[in-house]
Amino acid sequence: MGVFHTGPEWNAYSPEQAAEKARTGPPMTLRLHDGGLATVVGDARNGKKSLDIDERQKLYALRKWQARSRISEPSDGTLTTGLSELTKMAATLGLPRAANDTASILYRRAIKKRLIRGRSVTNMIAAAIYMSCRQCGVPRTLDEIATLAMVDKKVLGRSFRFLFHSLEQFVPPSAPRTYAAKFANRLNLSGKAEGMAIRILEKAHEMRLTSGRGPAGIAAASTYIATVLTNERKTQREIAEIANVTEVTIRNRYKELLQKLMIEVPL
DNA sequence: AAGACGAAAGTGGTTGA
DNA sequence: TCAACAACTTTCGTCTT
Repeated sequence: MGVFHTGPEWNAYSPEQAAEKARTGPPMTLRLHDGGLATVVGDARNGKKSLDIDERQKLYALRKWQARSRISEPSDGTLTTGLSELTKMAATLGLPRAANDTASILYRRAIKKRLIRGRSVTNMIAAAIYMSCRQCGVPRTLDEIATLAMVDKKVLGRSFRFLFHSLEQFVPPSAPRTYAAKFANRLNLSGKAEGMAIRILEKAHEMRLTSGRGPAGIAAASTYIATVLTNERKTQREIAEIANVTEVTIRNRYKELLQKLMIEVPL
């Protein structure tokens, strides 16, 4: 089965990294509400030292007309403020460009379909961002986004599901391996340990051990196993903290994985 | 003393009659 | 609309290192 990798070729596991890795600068197309398509009419001095009054007035009128036309349709105002709020939110979440752009597209489509009527703009934006993260394989949980965007988790979940159903959009469930990579990074594990955690996850996936389980829990468990096997031991508590699951959950997944995958751990 | 283990009861969300 | 259900949490007592 082909899974499209629509995300960036790099991953950001923290806001700082995203800032480092993101290639910024023009063209900013999707983030400007008119896609940067509008021709900007310069001011009246434009090259020449002076223009006669007639030309000046023509240019002035043109500029005025154009300024108005850029924010013309009634829905366009919410689009503009929405997109700038979206970009702000994406920045505090440390999202890579691709995720930001994808979220913009989703938000635009939501507006076109009149889905934001009577709903909280902030919430719909957060939902679009969450959706885009899953689409781009960026490891951000619903909780993380809810916390950082300062919206209620329950409402965000509802908004997301609403978007998910309304825009008929293919959104893969978030893959545990992206979380494993994130955890390994935050725990300063070696590449060897990280690779091992990911291999464990792939094995687990083959054996259908992952469906129905929270991705973060499984990823945390395989990360824990990897630290034991490579002698880079971290406590369950440390990992639990980073993964935002409890030690008990790690233990439960860990027990299953050891048993089903027949991994031997040193005593 | 700190970490790992696991039983038992509780929480919030999904599902299906 | 409600009850059953699964995943996960909280709490806490007991082993292990």
